[in-house]
Amino acid sequence: MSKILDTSNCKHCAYRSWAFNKLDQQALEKIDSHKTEVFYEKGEVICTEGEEVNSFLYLRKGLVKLLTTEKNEKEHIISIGKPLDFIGLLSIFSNSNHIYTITAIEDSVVCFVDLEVIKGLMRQNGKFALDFLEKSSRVADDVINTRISINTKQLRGRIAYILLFFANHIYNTSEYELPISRKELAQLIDMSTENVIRILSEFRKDKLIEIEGKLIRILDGQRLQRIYDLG
Amino acid sequence: MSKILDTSNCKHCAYRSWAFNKLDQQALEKIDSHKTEVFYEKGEVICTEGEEVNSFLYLRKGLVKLLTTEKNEKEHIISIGKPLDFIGLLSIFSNSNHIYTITAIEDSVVCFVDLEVIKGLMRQNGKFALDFLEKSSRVADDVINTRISINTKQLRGRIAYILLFFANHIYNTSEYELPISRKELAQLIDMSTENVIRILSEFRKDKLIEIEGKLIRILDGQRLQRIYDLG
DNA sequence: TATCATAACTGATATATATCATAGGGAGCT
DNA sequence: AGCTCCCTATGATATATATCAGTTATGATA
Repeated sequence: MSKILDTSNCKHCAYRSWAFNKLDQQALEKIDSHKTEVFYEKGEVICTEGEEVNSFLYLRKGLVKLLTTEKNEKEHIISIGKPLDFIGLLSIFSNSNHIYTITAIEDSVVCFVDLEVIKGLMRQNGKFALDFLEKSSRVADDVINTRISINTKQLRGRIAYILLFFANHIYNTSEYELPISRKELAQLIDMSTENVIRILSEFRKDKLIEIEGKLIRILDGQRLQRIYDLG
Repeated sequence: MSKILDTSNCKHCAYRSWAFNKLDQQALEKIDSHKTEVFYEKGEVICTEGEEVNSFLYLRKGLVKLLTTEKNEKEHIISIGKPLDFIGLLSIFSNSNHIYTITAIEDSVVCFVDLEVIKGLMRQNGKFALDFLEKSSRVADDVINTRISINTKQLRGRIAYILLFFANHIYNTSEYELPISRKELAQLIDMSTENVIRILSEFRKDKLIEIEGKLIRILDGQRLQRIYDLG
């Protein structure tokens, strides 16, 4: 079950020195007094598509997925959020309701800061606002570029991409526990579950990776990269 | 050929009252004195992938395409920019070099404002910065959502989407001149040129549209919408 | 006007990918 | 223990889409 955490340790939060480095002591204290830190177990929903947005939220620990449900009922995973990511993406500034559902795919800690407080600080402090704009732009660009490069590649290239993504951007190691099922992988890189499984098996037979359930061990990252590059 | 225009008519620019409505007279004059307005003929390149970013740019008249060239040499169109769009997208804030090439697909007028001037105004004026963040967030969201919904649909749905896109979002009429070739349509909605042509022909045979070269006349928008919705 | 290049188009075929069918394995539940 | 559900897995088949080949328009240029 999710539970609200004691927030007395905010002063040493890495996020603070990253995203809030343009704020003075007084502003930081204001944020501290308008925030809540919540622990979520793997699988729990953090916020739901359609819900009113009233917090700015960032991930302190764990891993989350952003997903959307199209009219045709199929779930699509937009992106994976990692610690220090501003997981609501930009939509919380343009939209009064969440356009994505966010779910913990590992035990996670999320900070909720009152959105009006953040906006108020931005209005007062243009440097903070600009700094935030620059940082969040990078996130938005990443999502766009990732979508394009996934969709212009065929299945082997997509699987190569996602394996390297977890190795290089999430876990920083060539051996890791996949945080999501094969079905979710499929939703993330736009392919059928069966083909995700099939191509993982091919890669195993080709000695590119080893698989033990959710455990992935990358044996030949360079060749994987080449498969991705070639499409 | 492109040519620099006289900019004496800035005071009545629609963009100004849209994007710059949080700025005072002095700030507006500063922008005026650091901007250049340039006319581009259809087909001319406005900025190139890799080039250094030193301007904030918005479209006053015409229509442009944003494209990127993947490693595999294929061009992909990211989005179509229309008047009042902030055509550099967010990347100009996160990246010191352009990540897209922008080309006029109709005779166009583009305003270049010194980016440092804009950033300076944002630092001074948090309300302006936040307002801009909210507006540009919407653009980024649109691009992301469009990419996802295109890629989760099959060919007929994609063609239906793009036909309705030009009708509803660009020209606001059910009869219009397509500003791009079939090949460019294909690059925009991720399919082969032949299939773009084929499905346009199917739609013509099905009495959904009429086609005369680049002229499109939508006969049954509701049915097109249904084709899009169903995928 | 003739010529060339490129775009639009169509049919036939190959390929990529999804879907269907089936089965074993593991987790949670009674 | 047995049951049920979902995940993983694999093969066979159907379908969607791209590619290849060839034809007809269209527009630019000399």
